[in-house]
Amino acid sequence: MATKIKKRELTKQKIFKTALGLFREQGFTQTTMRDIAREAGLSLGAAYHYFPSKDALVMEYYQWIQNEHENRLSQTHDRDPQPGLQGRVARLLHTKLELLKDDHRLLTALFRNMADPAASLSVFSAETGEIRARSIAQFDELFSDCRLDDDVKTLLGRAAWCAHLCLFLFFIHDRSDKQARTLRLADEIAVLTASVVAWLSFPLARPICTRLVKLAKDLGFIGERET
Amino acid sequence: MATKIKKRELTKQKIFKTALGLFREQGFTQTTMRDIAREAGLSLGAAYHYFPSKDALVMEYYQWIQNEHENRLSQTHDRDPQPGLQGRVARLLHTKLELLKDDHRLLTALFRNMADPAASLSVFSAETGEIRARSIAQFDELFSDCRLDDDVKTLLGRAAWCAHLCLFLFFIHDRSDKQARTLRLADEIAVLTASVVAWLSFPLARPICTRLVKLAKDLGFIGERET
DNA sequence: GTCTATATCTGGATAGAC
DNA sequence: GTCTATCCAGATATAGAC
Repeated sequence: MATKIKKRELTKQKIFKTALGLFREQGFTQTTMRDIAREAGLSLGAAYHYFPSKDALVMEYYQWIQNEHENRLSQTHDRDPQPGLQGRVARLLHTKLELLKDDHRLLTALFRNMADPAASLSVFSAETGEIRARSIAQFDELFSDCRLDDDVKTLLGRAAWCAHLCLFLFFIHDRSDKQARTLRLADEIAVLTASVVAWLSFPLARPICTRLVKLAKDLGFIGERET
Repeated sequence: MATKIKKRELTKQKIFKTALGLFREQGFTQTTMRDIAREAGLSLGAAYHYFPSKDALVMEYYQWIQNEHENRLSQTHDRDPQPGLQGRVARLLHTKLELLKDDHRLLTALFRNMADPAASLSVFSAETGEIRARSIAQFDELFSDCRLDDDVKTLLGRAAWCAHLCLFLFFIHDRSDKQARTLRLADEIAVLTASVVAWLSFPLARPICTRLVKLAKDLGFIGERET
């Protein structure tokens, strides 16, 4: 009976991989569920049996990316345990960019629901809550050893996560050779992050910190709810 | 023959207004072209004759919003010609929020293409270039009398325009009473903008300015191309 | 439980007759 | 310029093979 579970998982993987390939080749909207089913050697019904919607494939992709990124990040972590804040930010962003470098069109499919509060496939939705939490946790960890209030750290984690969304929005539109511009932006974000932390660590910056934390709480940016 | 043009324009307006109403009532995706045609008293084909796609209706909306916002802004301008930078930013954002206050779902339809470089209906597309230029010009005007380099002003205009996109992304997800949170954020953006300009006006901030301008040019953020 | 085959529905978009 | 008929694709449903 272990083989049965295996088989199910195998078929599912097959559909998923086929879909990914087609999405990468010809884009998300251009690829039909019929294409995917045919290419995977299954009937349309079977494809829908495993993935109840086309969006479900993107959801799976989102999940897969997060897993893969966590793995890769921990691998590079072993090589250079403490490169300083700027280096850690750059590493986090670069590993993710490397992972997604051929997936402009898939990211487009993922980001298309960003502004739809009703969409389950949105980086802000309840359904993606667990993935989002893990992603934000990666950013939180960047600031874990900073000498700052917990609230400020939480805010920084969220802010950095948002910045990373913007980075990927930029990436999607970036047509420069080897995404040179996106890499440049990532590096600059790393520098900026380190600078901001340095500034906020000054005693003089206290009032600014409390003001920002207050704002973030009022907006629900940190605290009960996000977005 | 003037009446013919009139009639065409009238029918077009009729479809547009009907569509807007339905989009506001039941959302963009929930509203079908068949709904719109029926409600407007036309056949499906006729509706498509005037608007080649459902997106074209949103494009018309985008255009309409920009026109209306320019009008309203110039009206409030007459009442209080020079309220200072912070006040001007707040006014620009508030008038637009007021204009769009019932249009969460329409904005969702507009923003859904933001991450699709191939979509003509994207705030970054070539097709929306003219509207975008006019919108950015409104932000550029905010900084026209600041004592800063032209490049820095251009950058500030773009940055403020991007911030306003983020504001509207926040707005779309904002479920607080009367969008209190969005208004709070708008005010904070106004304060922040004024602070940033004040800081950048210090002679000490020169290196930062040149660095930021350099970055923006490298990214194509200002100069030949945007995004 | 896994899968095929097929029919059907819905809604965006198009073609062609009038 | 308007309508009907049609296509296409996402999604659902059903009946049955293994």
